Amino acid sequence: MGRKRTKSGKIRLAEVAELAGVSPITASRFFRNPEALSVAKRTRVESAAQELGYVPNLAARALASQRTEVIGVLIPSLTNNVFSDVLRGIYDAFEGSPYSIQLSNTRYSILQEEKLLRLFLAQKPAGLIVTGIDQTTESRAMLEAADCPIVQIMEIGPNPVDMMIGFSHYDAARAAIAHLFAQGHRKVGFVGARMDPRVQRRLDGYVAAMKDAGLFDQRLIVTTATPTSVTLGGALFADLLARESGIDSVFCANDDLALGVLFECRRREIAVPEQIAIVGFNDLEFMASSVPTLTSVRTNRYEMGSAAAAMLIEAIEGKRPQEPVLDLGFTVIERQSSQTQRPAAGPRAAEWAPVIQNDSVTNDP
Amino acid sequence: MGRKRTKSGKIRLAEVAELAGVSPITASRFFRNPEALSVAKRTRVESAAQELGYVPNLAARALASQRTEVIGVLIPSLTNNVFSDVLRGIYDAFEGSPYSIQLSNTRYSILQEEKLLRLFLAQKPAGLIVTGIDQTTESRAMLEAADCPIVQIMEIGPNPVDMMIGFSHYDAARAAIAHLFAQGHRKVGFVGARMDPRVQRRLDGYVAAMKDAGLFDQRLIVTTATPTSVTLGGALFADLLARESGIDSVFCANDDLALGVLFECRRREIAVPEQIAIVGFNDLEFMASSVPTLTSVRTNRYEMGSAAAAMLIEAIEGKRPQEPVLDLGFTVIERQSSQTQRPAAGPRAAEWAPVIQNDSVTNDP
DNA sequence: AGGATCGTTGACAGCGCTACCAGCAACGAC
DNA sequence: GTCGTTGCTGGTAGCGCTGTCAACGATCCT
Repeated sequence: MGRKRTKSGKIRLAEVAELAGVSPITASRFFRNPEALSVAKRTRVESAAQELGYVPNLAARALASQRTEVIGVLIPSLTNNVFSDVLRGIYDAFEGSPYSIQLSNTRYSILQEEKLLRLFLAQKPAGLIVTGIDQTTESRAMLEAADCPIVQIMEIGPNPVDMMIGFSHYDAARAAIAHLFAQGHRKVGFVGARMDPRVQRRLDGYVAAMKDAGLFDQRLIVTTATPTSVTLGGALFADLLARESGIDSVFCANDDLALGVLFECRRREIAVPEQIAIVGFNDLEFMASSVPTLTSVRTNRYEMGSAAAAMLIEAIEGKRPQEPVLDLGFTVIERQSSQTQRPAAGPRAAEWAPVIQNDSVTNDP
Repeated sequence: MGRKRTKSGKIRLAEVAELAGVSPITASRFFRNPEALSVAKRTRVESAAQELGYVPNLAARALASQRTEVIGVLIPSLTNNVFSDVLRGIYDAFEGSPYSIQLSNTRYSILQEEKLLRLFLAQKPAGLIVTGIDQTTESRAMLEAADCPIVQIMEIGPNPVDMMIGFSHYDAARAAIAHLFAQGHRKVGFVGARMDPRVQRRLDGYVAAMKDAGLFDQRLIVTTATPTSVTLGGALFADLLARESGIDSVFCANDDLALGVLFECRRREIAVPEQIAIVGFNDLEFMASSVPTLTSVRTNRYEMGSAAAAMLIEAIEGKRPQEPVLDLGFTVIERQSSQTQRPAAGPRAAEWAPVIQNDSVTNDP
């Protein structure tokens, strides 16, 4: 009769064990904790598995062990460049690990997030990555009751559910405005779209900075719930100009908007930065190569994803980090669009030096 | 004793069945094929499940039924805007369905793709979406032996494994060049990065068009294996200018490169389109709002994803499409950057009309 | 020498669900 | 009246793997 096989002809653990001359449970251990086997059996099982081309049945494993190797990831948007960078960090960090990622899109809705969370938690994930700190109370309760590690990403705040990694959007916005003040600007406009919680906190930072300087004016703020785009940046800036005159600079809640503002300036023949200074947010790649180059607040998106994944893996394996909250910070990258004393050739050349960057395979842009 | 429960306190199907006063198997059927139950039992099971907050255990289901509701998706990059649009289409189309998406990144490596494919197929997915038509022979064999529907996306070609949805990159490039010819351009440069199979086919289309017109010159082509970026577009264009003079137009293999070329022109004070015409590829959002607006080849990326998902669902449910190959086509969107007779106010206004677009939630940008 | 400890191995009993087949009532065709 | 036929329901027997516990020889300690 030879080896029994399942209908589909699939190789089971039992076949591997038989070929290796060990019990199924020993073969099973080989895949979970090879060190527990004697070297002799280890090699026997290994070569048997190799020979038969054995691939474990994850469903059976999950059922028997009462846990999965699924990491749930909840993000609000698949389009936003910001999230694709974070995702890349997450996927890269999990590569080679046994964990598989289950990605879901909340579409910026905390109700949708709650629904997805319920779905995820029912499958007992090994870990969870959620975006932001603004969950519904119901979601919050579920997260706190969950018996798996959880990382909140994108921003930091009080009362982490478990672990948290991000930076202060409020402080980042304040730093951007401080830079504009340092360059002598006073009438700073704010252009924002989508207005999700993080953009809202950037706005809060802007408002606080302006109020502290005694320069706050509601009419300098233009926002919309519409999803962001370059085109929208131009349109919102046009609204701002129509409403208020004498603006000397604009802080944009993201880089797409900043690029749109730049184009709108060009269209109206407004000199940047001489007449209007522009500062964006996130420091996407194109900011360094536009004309003029655009100042932005650099955020560590890829690192946020990979660090979140790394923390999660550590925590799953029982090695919780000392410090559950990790602030990745930000950097104001000062470029031509906001520099009143426009630098000569030097800086321009420096900014142009790394023309061919991002060439690493692991970083996969 | 009341209802027995599993250690973790989870509600099992047996509990639901007990509360509903039916056998477990009847309760099971309710979730898979409600029509098979009498109306009375159906409502009883439904309210029992509701009351207990029952959520099925997917691992047990997969193990017992020997199939999963997992859709494997293999894409070469998480960063590229092109794929994020496709992914959005896929995720949106699967939303509300029982299927869950398992996404993996091949990093433009067909060997990596083969490895991932092996992994996926071992878990008997319900369906598979793979990128492109250039698989290893081993991958090809696995795909053909797979007993689930498969959709190849991003391009079309001969011999689909199963279903196929995309467009001809070769034809699209030829159309772009034809447009430049029609505008009176002759010395058309080509700028390409990453040079994956689809970019290669765009190059092939360019080469064929140039040869047909008797204008082909190897020195007009600049490519690199480096991943694409705006900065890189400028750098490659600079290379092209340094090597060859008299170029009157540039066809860029994607929009990022085109934007980089535009900035480089601005930096060098080259008038666009008067001195150099620019055509990009994909028609990303910013192409319509740059100054000047940039001509591009529009591709239906979101539709590609959603149509692939729709085809897959149909096929899984036994309704295979008549025509397994779907050509989504492309459109050359002519804008200022390639129009020799620059239009007056009219067209510009038209291009500016939909400043606030993409506002739908389902389209989630 | 006797007992304790360690490293290694195996038997058993499910995990929660569904495929398969059998059963049963109600109905109609012959 | 017998034989399907249809519609619905339930029993049995696993799916492939792992948690738990026990057993074993080898080594170590007192």
